[in-house]
Amino acid sequence: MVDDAQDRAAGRARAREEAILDAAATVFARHGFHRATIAAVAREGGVADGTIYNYFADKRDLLAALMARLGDAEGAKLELGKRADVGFDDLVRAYVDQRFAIMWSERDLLRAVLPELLSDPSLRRRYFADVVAPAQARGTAAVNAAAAAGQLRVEPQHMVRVITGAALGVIVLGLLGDDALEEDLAACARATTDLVLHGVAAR
Amino acid sequence: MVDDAQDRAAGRARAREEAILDAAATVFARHGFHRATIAAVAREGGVADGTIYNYFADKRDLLAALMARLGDAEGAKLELGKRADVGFDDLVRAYVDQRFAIMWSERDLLRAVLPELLSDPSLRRRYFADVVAPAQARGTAAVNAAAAAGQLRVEPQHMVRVITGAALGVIVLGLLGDDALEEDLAACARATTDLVLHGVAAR
Amino acid sequence: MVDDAQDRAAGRARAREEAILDAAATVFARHGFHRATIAAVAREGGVADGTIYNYFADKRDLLAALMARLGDAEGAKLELGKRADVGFDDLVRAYVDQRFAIMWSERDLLRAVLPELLSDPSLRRRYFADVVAPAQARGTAAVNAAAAAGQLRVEPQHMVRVITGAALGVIVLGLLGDDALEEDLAACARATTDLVLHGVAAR
Amino acid sequence: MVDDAQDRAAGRARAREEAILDAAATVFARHGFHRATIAAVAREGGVADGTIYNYFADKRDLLAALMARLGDAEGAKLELGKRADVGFDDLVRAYVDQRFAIMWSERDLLRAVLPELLSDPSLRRRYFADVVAPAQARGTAAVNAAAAAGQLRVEPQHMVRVITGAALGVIVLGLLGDDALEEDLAACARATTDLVLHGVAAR
DNA sequence: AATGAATGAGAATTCATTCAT
DNA sequence: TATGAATGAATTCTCATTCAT
Repeated sequence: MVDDAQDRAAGRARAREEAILDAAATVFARHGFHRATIAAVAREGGVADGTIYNYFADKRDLLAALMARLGDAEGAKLELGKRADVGFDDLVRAYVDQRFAIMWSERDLLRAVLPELLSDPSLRRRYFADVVAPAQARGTAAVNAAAAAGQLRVEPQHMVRVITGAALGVIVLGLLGDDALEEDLAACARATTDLVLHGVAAR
Repeated sequence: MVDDAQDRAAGRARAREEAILDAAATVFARHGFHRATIAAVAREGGVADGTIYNYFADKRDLLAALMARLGDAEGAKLELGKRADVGFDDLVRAYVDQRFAIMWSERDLLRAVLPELLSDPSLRRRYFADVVAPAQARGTAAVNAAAAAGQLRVEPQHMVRVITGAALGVIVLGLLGDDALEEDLAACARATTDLVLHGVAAR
Repeated sequence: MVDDAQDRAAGRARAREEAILDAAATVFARHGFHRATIAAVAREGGVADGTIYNYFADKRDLLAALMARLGDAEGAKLELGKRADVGFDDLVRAYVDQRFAIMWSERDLLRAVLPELLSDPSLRRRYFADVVAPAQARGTAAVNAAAAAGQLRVEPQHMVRVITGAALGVIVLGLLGDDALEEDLAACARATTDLVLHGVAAR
Repeated sequence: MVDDAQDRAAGRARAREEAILDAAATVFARHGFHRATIAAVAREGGVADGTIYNYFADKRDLLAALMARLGDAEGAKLELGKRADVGFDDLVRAYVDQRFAIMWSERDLLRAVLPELLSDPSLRRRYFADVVAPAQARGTAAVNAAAAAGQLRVEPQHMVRVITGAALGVIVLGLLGDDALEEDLAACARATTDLVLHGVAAR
């Protein structure tokens, strides 16, 4: 019974934490991290200003938690690497599609987090070490495994960098106002995959 | 004589404006736009706080001026479209190389400007309309012209988007902490060009 | 119990608002609105600078609140119009006495508010419409009622204007440094009433 | 010849000083002393900011000079006291008319100066000692002289205070937004004189 | 004597964070 | 634990004044 009560309390607490994070994502995305105020996050989340500090150390910690969320969301892409029976093309296609889907669905979060990642060195280092580097390592491994047979035109590391970069860059163009993403995300993803797989050269 | 004095004064003014902009680029890049203070820019630029307001309306105007600078710098890439004798491959190669060179050389500026571009809608619209859209239009025209003969796998617009995005994305990875850019920019550019031209498919 | 707590909180809030207003009246009167700083008001009121902004939108709002206070204080003069049995002389005498008493007791407030009223058009229009015009209208009505029988030398509107003006003007002389007001306010009021009632003509 | 040149230079200097003062009166009246900037005065007067400091010690000195101007303008009222053949009524009538005419014609100046007079103690003391007190003394003397024969209902000093105050007060009502002054100044002056001379009592 | 750019002290205002209830 | 008022450090921007030209 005591445990029950504790569980319920813990559950409520987790729900509240999520609510605050949702609110933070919304508000940060709306106005940018710095223009967003704790008061606005509190209002959006239906809690008092002070309550936020029961769950997060400070404003930056709120951002770090969002970053972690983004990292978790991206971690899902890993799945595909495990299936050994897919060809290289399928691998790339699946990877790019997933990147597009995830990043675009989380674009508000991305819009909130990316600017701080670019301008805060310590946050950047942490994010790169925790999220980007492992992802690239996994990608490199997958490329090595899948393409072991054939000969690659470029080093696996560069290849992963460019594929990742292409997806990221097209998404950033979307964040910058390129309406094509909004209008037909799938077409953009397909175009990216096509280029990545076969290049621009005329048929 | 009066003209002389005026010329000298105007020259001094222009030099000072440049000095302030340089300082702003440095300081904004170091700490991010919001964490950077006018006092820090003034110190860096060797002027008094108030002097900055003789040249720029407010802190945001300083950012807009930096944005314009970046736009001017990118305008230079246009050059290549004029030579009719180059093949499609050469065109792409030159374009990507230039993008890499320019964006990376201006990476401090980019690090200062991009975050605000992502989080300030009005700034974003202006930048997209003034810089990105025209560049993509020029790119599309160039692609159309150069590749009129052959058949393209993807629509020119998408092609330009992905090429532009790939370059931008790899640079952003660099801004996020990918040391490979720092270590060998040319190799990164070459890898990007290779992928863009021929795809990842094994030889 | 909850209500109790809320009541206490509301009471504390009202008390604090009053304290801030008192402090503002003191400080504004001492140095004038513009020379007065929010920091000085805060110090005088025993609160932090930021606290003032929990109660008032900005410095000007503080002034507007003082203006409203002054208007409320003056509203009290209305009392006399209600007694139908007083003669015209009694009415004027009571009116002038009240004006003197109120304005002089609130002279710090007046000294704080009047200058801004003179130099800020929007504040002026608001104050004239909210306080002065209604007061003059009530006065005109009272004059019309009380003096319906006899014939008036001057139009009621002008009469009210001059009576009001005379009281205001003598008070302003006091604000400008005329020590007579300080020394014997009642005598000044009496002299004003005498003149207003019977004129200067020798007996 | 040297003297000639010096004279011309001195004349030009005096003209410039006047131009600056005119500009200051205009600008101070428009926005109030504190909101007015030296830059605005300079622009209005067609001179450079720095030039103003060749003629006036600082911003406050500009105000003091305007105050002196106002004092000079009021000094003209003195004239009437010298004619021995006028009756008491004529004296009062002429005095009030002159006060009205002068103060209303200089109302912009008054609007600029009065607020500072009310809120700056040192300026206030100086103005009261230099302008108001002498004027009241002259008034008292004139009353004594003119009314020596008859018996006065009120002390001469109070009488002067109330007459002066009535004129000032009605003008201040005008500054506060009472349109009657704007519409028919003469009628307001007449009403004031009537009241001051004969009181409000019905005929 | 005139200019107007540079100066920097000063003030209003914001907002992350704390803490008494 | 939740609350939200109080806090005061930090920052932007203004503008009177100075001074080299």
